[in-house]
Amino acid sequence: MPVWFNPARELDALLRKVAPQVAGLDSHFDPELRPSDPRHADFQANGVLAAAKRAKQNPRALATSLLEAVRASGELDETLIVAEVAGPGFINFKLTPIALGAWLKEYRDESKWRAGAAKIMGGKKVVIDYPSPNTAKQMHVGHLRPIVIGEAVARLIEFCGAELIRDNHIGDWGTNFGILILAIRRSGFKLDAKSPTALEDLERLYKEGSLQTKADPAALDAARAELAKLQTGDAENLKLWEEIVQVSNAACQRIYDQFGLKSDVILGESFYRDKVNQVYTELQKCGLAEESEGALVVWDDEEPRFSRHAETKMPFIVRKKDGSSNYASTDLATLLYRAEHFKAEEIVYVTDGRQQDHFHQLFRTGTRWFNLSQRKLPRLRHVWFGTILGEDGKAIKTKSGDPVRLQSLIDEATERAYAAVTEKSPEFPELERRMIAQKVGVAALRYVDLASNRTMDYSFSWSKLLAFEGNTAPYLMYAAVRVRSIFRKSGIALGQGEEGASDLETPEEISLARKLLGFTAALDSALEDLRPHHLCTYLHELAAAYGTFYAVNSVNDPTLPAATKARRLMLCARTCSILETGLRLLAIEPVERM
RNA sequence: GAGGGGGUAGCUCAGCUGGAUUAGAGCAGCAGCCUUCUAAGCUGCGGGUCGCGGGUUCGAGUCCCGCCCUCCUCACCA
Repeated sequence: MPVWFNPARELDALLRKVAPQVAGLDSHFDPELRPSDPRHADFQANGVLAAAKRAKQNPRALATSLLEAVRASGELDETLIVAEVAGPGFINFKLTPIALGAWLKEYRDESKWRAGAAKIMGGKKVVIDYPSPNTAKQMHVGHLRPIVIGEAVARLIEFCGAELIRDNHIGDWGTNFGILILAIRRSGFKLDAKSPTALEDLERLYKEGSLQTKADPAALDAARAELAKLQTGDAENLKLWEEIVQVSNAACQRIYDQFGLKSDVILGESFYRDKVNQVYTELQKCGLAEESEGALVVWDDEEPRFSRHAETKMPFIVRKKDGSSNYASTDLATLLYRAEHFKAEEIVYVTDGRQQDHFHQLFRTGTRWFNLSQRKLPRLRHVWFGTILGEDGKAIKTKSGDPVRLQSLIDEATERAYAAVTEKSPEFPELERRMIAQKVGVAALRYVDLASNRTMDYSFSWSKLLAFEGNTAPYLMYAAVRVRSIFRKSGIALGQGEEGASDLETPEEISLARKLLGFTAALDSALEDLRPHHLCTYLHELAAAYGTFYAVNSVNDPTLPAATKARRLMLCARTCSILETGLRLLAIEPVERM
């Protein structure tokens, strides 16, 4: 019997296969196979309870018959998987230590897991849109989430075998630029892209301009007019715009470098400036778009909220009344470009949750447009995330005063990590301590953001983002480092020394092995809704199981029988590989020692 | 008003398509554990009427209905 990569899937198939042979069950029987509380079993089938009710049979008796049919099929090797009827009518399946050991021997490295996961996306062409910042000012904590979540989601998709294009769709063609240009005009400021303070200058000017437009509707109109001029090709505004974009992009790039973020293409809104006209004409030709109060809008009468009859009108405005484009225009043009130029079969947008209405409208309009023009629509997914709140419970960007800059956050994290590594390992060379600190610091920030469900809001807090203990990135990295240390001490390479490993014995060995087998399930759930926190939860549990094992089961004890040492080395090697693979999927770079 | 988040331990959060007489982590608190593989760690203790009220059924934090609280969005910002 081959070693099942995914025992739950195989058991599910087996139960479905034999079900028709049992009186009261048929080919539609769903075993409802679930992972179990480890105190009971590894997996359990709950489906008999529902089936027994439908067939008006005693659930325990039915479960017993089903189990007998499974045994009669001869396809369940009970030296590997022990099955029994339990409770009101569950069927429990427990992997024996022999089975756990066999799995660990068979599925030993990343290439095996990757091969298994690759079937999920199977070479599908996917475009992912992140982090797509839209302001010409310094990045602050509010910019953390699209970077961190976007990168993790991208890596998960890639791991599953997609052909992925990372597109940084920067917001460089909107009213924020009108505001900036106006502010620069009014202040008479001479922008110099090469000046070291260029970014700070822009930031200050934007803030001034923004205050003005909020206080004075006329100023907002003036800003819009500057944008309209820019969009119609005004040479002066275009020159100014180029300089602003240059300064802004350079600043963003410095942050991206520290987060290890690389885009395949950077096609911002401005890239589509000559592609929006096609959107206007096509939408009108299809009869989707019409004039309303001077703007070009799309009504969606199928959806009450976006219907022309809605109480609160919420049309999808694709062209403003002054003729300028907005994000609806450029997003539609972008959708078309990604479908035609990149042949995208799926597009993933990673943005703030406050844009959900926009994406609903975009997706619905896009669907109608593509249908009417006989185009094939890619699968569209909006991976949205909650807001980082300030201490006042309000979104960080609306907070009065300056939000914490992303760079100061990185610096502080790195500094604290440096202090920690210097305290714990003063013997490491200075340079190495600096490198470790950089990795650990950024990892800690990332992990906090990834560890909770992305749809949740959370409040900014230095102590939370810079924690190095408990369920944090340093804890996971530390677990991997302790494994590596064992191999270093015993002078063998990771993955070596496993020959002649005996069957798992101690409770700590067994529960660690069970956790290791849970990796694929964790990947599945993280991928399903593109929620990286499932992977974080799993990695933390794995590291904790290793911690328990590590404290009680020594590996390099010279009195240990060779076969025992071999099996423990195997557990260590698998733990290290899965931890490091998992961390890399979160874009956290593991270290050798810390 | 419409749509969408959220309400689970003092705090921050898990809890996947309902499942097993004790609802889980981490932090904070208390008590232990380093002459032996990195103590950024391990072990133990205390701590919860899962917002409220009904309902569905063998079984509900999870599903349905009603209500309360809170955050976000709602015509030319992105």
